[in-house]
Amino acid sequence: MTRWTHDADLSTANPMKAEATTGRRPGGRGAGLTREQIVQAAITLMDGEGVDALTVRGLARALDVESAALYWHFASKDDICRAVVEEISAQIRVETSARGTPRKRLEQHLAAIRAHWRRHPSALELSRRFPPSVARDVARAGMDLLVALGIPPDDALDRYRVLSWSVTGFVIVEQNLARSVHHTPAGTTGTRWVLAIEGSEGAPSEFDSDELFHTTIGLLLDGMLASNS
Amino acid sequence: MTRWTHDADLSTANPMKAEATTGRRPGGRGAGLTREQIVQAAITLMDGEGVDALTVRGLARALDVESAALYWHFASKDDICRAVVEEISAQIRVETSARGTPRKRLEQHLAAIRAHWRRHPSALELSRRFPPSVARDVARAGMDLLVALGIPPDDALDRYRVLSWSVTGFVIVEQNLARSVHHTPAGTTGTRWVLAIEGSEGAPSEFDSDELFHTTIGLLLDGMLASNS
DNA sequence: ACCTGAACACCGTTCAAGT
DNA sequence: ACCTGAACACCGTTCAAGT
Repeated sequence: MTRWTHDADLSTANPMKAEATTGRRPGGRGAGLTREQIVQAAITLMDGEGVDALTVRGLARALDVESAALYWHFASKDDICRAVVEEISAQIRVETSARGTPRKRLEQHLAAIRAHWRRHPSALELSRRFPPSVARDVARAGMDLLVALGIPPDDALDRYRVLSWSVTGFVIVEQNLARSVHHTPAGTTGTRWVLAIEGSEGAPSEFDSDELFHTTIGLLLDGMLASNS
Repeated sequence: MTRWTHDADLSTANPMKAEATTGRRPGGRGAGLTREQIVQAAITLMDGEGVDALTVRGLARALDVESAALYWHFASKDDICRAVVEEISAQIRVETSARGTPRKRLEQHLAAIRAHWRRHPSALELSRRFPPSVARDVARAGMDLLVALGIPPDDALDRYRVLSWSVTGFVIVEQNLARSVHHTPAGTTGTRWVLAIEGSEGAPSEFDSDELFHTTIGLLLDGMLASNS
């Protein structure tokens, strides 16, 4: 509802030197808040109680300050959310083992990205409203693997974009499953689902999202290699 | 925050016979609201002013009733949203021309699904929290095309699931682009984007989401045909 | 410079009371 | 059966005032 311009308001916030200027110890009341503390508290709150629990008032309570205090460090709640998503997405690590075929390593690379977002479902939810910037080193690593696979370097960026979008989209759809009235979880892995059929005919179909992910990526890579030869 | 059980509360709402019992004309004050009217008003409000404008109070104002009145017809705002998404997703039409190769027709089928959600961005946004049921006839048509393409009937469901997830995920990621600080629209088609690069090196990369969609689907189908031969 | 206290304009939801 | 009026417990945000 209230619209604010990104850059302008950000510059009003002074991030770093709270502790140096106030000289109060962190953690207590009047503790010299920092942006980092606020983001960290937001993540803990969000991971613990879900994204709906991430309110300005609740966050302030967790930090033992008044809610208005947060507005000195951040321009708005949206600004906080953006920082949270940026922080989580910066934590993506895709160290793939140097051994194995390029294809296997690329599959691991993409699986690692999916796994990261599955570990942070609340951040994934926030990422819809506040899309993060792609970590550059992650993209670089993925493109290198594509080249190692035999993709012409000029096509690598385009191909990686396809893969990246597919993974992101997949994880989002996968997360939505938990909210779906038509899907119910099955088994203990957290990846098996049964799809309720409303009509009378046909058995309820069951599937595993792990397998679905694997075949999706497999088909894309097969397609890339087929059209490349 | 308030959790309610789906089936139980739905049954308390009496959908149809408002007009018959009250005998008042629709449209004016005390107009014998129906669920359909409420859903329709919600869609118009949402399409016109965005999903954030879809509030219980605003919806009531548009219908010229008090907000509490809506709670006789629906159990909660979530319940309204679910009905809205269900309605929009039921409107998907994928009449593909009978002419053309199976592959071309399948591509049109999937493109039609993407186009439908692009026409209803607010509903797409809602669909994340309230995933709709897949229209059965749409899935049937798609699977038939896969069989016509040469996919064994036993694999058709699984393959179509891959395609369906990919399209849904793609459209969601595509929609997020508009909110991204790192992407800015280019051109007049609404599908061209330039990706801002924060470092100094490298030219800003540009791409067209139409093309990206086409190659993604193309690669998946190539992969299916390659692994099938 | 950094934070409090109090206010403002909103939310979704409930419920007695009307007709 | 269907809707109003008023209340309740929340939101995000602003701003003078404190230190």
